[in-house]
Amino acid sequence: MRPSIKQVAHLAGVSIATVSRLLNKPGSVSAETAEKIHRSIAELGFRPNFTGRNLRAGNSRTVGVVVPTLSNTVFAQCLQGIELAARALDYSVMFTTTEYLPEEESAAVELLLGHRVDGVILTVADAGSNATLDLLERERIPFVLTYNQLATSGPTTHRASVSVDNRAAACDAVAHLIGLGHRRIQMLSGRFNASDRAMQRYYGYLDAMQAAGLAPLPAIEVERHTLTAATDYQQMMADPLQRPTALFCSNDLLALSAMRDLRALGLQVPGDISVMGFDGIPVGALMAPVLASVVQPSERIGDVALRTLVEAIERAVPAAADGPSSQSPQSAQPALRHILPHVLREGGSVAPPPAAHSLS
Amino acid sequence: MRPSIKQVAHLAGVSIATVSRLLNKPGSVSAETAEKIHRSIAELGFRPNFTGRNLRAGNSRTVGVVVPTLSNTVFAQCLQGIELAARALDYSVMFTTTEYLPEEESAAVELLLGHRVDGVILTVADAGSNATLDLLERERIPFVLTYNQLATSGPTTHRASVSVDNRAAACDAVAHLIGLGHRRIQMLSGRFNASDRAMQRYYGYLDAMQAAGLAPLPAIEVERHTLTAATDYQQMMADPLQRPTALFCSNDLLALSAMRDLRALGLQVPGDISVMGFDGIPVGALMAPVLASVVQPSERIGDVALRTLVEAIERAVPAAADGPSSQSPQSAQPALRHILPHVLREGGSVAPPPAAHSLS
DNA sequence: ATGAAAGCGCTAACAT
DNA sequence: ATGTTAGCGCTTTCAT
Repeated sequence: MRPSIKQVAHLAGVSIATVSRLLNKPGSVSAETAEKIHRSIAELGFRPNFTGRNLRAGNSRTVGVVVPTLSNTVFAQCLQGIELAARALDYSVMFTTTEYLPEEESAAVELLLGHRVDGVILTVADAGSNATLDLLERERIPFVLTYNQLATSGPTTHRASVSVDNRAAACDAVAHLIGLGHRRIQMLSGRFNASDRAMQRYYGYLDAMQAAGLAPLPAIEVERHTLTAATDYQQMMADPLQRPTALFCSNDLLALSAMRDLRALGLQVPGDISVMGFDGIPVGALMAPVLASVVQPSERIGDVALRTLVEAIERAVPAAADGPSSQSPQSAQPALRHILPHVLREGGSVAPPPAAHSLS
Repeated sequence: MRPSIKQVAHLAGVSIATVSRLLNKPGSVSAETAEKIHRSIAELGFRPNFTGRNLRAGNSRTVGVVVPTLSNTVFAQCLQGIELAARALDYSVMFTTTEYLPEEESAAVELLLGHRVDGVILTVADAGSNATLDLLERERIPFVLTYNQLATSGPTTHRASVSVDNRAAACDAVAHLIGLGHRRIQMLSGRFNASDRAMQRYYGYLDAMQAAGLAPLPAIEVERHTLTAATDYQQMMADPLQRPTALFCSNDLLALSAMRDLRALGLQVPGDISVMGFDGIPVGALMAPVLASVVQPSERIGDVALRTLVEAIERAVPAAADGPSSQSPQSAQPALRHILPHVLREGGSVAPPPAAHSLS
């Protein structure tokens, strides 16, 4: 076994309490005792065991993170933002993936709760009605949603989320296409039941179309990265009369896949058809043409989520030395539903519709 | 406080030992007692506390992961592979980032060791001489390197690593360019002191050039994603006579940035200059032209690394019920230096050199 | 099959 | 300023 506080105490000829004190508030130990202890620590290569500390303290200074996948850059960036902020605040990160399977969400959270994480950051398939979130709430574990955007009203307004305004952002994107002269705009989306964001973005599409007096089309839902399997998509693209002049995709990976498939069909982007994405993944800006997209600040989403979570955690366990004149034991809840600004990235993948269409 | 094994025992009218037994080997508890306990567990919503278990058992069934960044898809995919495999083997993952700063490596590992992870998977700046790895070894914590490729001989051959053969892979890539008729090939690389892989890939470049009797050029080292700052690069590209006909980049993000910059300079890829990457990030295959690259199986690297690590962990703490006739207490070390196969992805970013050059 | 009790490493009263 | 001690949740002898 590795050296414990006990061996250190023994070697330094003091009690374990003194060693513990030195580790926690060094001020309360005399200089020469501290000196002796430090030497023993160095000699033994002692490293405090968080497990012991956590068991005793009842908290772990660890947060759990649950995301659908790391294959999508968006979540990787978010996790990056979480980790950076966590390190700055002296928290550790334990993380899991769900592969977009709702049933994995609860298993993932169960595991994290077993480790006694102090809080959880997650992106779920559907935040609207979600047994996992209910569990977290019942167990009084602070949690913050990322990308999931909670409703403004309803029974869950007290929950925390960090996202862009998906509906408004999608509306902006589609309005941009309309402004360019597009009339026939098709939305391509990931499965709605795996992503409530996708649904919100479709509503944004509807908003923009209706505001312009255009006839919205039903969204085409596709499995991720496999457009070729969507036969309605294939048919639509094959017929020049039926074909939309612009595609609005619910995420950038989908947009990129769509562009690849369009090329395979012999179609030019944006010459024959424009493509707009959503997410604003960094590589999109390196390509030619640049992928037009709605840029979400993914790393910031992670950063804000972590800070919000830590705030909630430390509010739940009020800081010890708070003085008797502490203002309010149940201080007012800070803002919970964080809506971060999105930016429309214009890019060469979008242009006015081909002449034949703009005349019609 | 959350319900503990104690409350469960009390409610079920048994001792805590019996509850513990039911949780660990259910066979040793009578059916009716089990029934009672299960009811109590359900009623209280009891969930075993890993902290207590870990403290007692001296292991955590948790592995630590240290990667430079998650902004590079390569590491995100690797982490994805690690997490998947970990979940399959019932391990949890705690992870940290170093931002490519060698000094962060030791801090990250210190933190993980504080949490008493059972082992560590890491990608370091330089695996050749690395204080953090020495520490891990001194503390007898199993670890596996990813992407870092250990030397075949030397003082560290007993260490474990999972990677492609960087030098051979780079050589293949450059040989491919040479086969296409390129003579003047420039390597663009991330900082060697932040990535020993980059250095190994440069050696591969040298191998290929020398094998073809061509004059190798010194590599141009650039900060990640900011080619514009490299003045020697700018100068070289501006002069049509000095300009190479092909660029070999030590990673795909660099290759993509380079292509963007070349476009800004008015150069065509591959018309004026070919660009070859390294990593084989998935988006590279979605672009037009497709980014030619050396594909590393990043997710598999993570998968293999985790399985190798777990093997080492469970070898260190030999399984309890092993029987007295256990073959060898110190069984022979399995293969440690995993070299996974790479694949050369041909793509439109690479073509024969422009006519003027191929004549020379 | 079950219980009693010790102890993993640590912190926080409570003494002194 | 320092020591003594109880106990966080759990597993595991050792009895019964």
